[in-house]
Amino acid sequence: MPELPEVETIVRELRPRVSGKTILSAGAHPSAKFASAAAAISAQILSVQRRGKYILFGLSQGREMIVHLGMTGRLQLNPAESEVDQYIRAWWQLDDARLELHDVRRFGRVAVVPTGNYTTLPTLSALGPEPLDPHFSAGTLWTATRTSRRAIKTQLLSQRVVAGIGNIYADEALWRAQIHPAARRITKAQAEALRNELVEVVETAIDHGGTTLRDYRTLGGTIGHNQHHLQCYGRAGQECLRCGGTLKRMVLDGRGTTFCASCQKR
DNA sequence: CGCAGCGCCTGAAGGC
DNA sequence: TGCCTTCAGGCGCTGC
Repeated sequence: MPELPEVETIVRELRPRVSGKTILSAGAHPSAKFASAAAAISAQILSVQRRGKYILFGLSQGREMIVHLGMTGRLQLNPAESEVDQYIRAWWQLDDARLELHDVRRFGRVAVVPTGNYTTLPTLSALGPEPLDPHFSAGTLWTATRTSRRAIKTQLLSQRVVAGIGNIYADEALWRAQIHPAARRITKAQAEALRNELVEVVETAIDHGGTTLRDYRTLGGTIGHNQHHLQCYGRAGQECLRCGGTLKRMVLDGRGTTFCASCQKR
């Protein structure tokens, strides 16, 4: 599932390949989640940015195209004449290539909006700070979490406290910070540790080109390598690399969650 | 306004 | 072998 590091990896590859190109034609799956891809026809791509897990294409004519990859989405650039496979949910014809959104489970989404107008994308409009932004401090994290009584992991996944964190990196950061995923309040010291570990986990994953468990691929179709560096996610039943206990699995607010009951105390 | 609950999707994996 | 069930989960929407 593409989270911030995976989306960042894709955007870094995508930016030099499509910036300045004009969208000559486009098409999409009839679902409302993808149909607006065609609204980008005739626009020039001026910029490619990332916010959280959202890819933002700055377009000419005062428009902006937002692409979210959902669970199984991939962006790929193929030769203009190549065959379109059944899982391509949206495509944009550039002068020399075709940009495609491949998304088996259709959890992804495409929206074309007036630049900066995110009223139809509530999560994006309420998105928290980027973890790698200097403004994301222990203080802002503590302030953002202290008023809510939801589980800390649920708050991380909400995208409002910090942007771009999904199930993998939430489990990793909480394990590293030794905070129980179901904790309903954290101390200032824990907020400090959590901020530092979120930054560490995200930076490390970007360095490794993202985590490929099944679906994630870079723009060029290669896999990431961060799956070899995960210390908690997906390791339930195996030994805790810190205390030697056994990592446990629980379902927290509907999400599979791996943690160490011995060294992640509430 | 916050948030719990639900629906969206389909391939893979496990049970019988 | 093949059918059926369960599971994975980010986000938008609805309603309290």
